[in-house]
Amino acid sequence: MPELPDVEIFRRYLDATSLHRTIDDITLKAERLLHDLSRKRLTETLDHNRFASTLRHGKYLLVELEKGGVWLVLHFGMTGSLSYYEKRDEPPEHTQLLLSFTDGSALAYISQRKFGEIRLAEDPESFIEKMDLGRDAYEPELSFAELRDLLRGHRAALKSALTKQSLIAGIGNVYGDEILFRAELAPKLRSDQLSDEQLGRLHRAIRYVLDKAIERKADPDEVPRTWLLRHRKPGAGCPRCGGEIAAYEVSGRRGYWCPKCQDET
DNA sequence: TTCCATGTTCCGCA
DNA sequence: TTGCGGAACATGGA
Repeated sequence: MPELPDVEIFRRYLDATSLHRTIDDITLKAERLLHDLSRKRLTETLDHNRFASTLRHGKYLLVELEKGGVWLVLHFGMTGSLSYYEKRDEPPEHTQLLLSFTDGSALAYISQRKFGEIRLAEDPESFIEKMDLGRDAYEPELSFAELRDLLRGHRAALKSALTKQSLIAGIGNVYGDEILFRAELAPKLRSDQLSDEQLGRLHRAIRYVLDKAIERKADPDEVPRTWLLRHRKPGAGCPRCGGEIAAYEVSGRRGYWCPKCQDET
């Protein structure tokens, strides 16, 4: 599930549970999550340090550390999440990084499929630049004109443009489909051929869908029944027109749409 | 048993 | 050179 709304919920969760606690034990299980970082450097950086603040950009969660002028960066891949718990309990299944605090509580980074990333960054700005991330999709400042300019420079299918992290950061397969459904635009439309009217619908849909998903804690069972998310299988009834939801494929990725509701031109 | 899954990266081709 | 599509990655559930 970890797209922008999920990561925003993780960020708020970390804020509510784990700030300003002293880390005194670091247990790393899956070394492959570290990429270009060594286990030693991660441990030395976190040991007896504390989380000071958090920030999210796209699907990345950045956590500022009190000492060292460094940020811990987490990406959740396809199956990652966070869980804070009292240490007398067993760590959750598939815990890949366990940070224990001096008061006996702990924060677990969980990832079943180990597709996530654990990194260190000097500061958010240079990290965003280094990773070539586009504007965060949830920023209220992402204007209509800016969105139009971004999409006009892209010739591929709208769906692939919308989920391209170097263009706009944070939208993935599921919420990409949801935004297109809301905006009544076909996923295979070419992103440089939208009218201003269509772009306006898309711009409003991005804001609406992300806002509402966050409000519902990014819980798929809590989003409105009128959303496509609740009907992601071929042949399901479209909650808007009653027609049939269909599967499609763009860039090797399967998605869902309503051919009756969503403009193909 | 086979297929599929919300993530990104990397390779080959136009 | 750049952008795009598809395979690969690890693991488990339907």
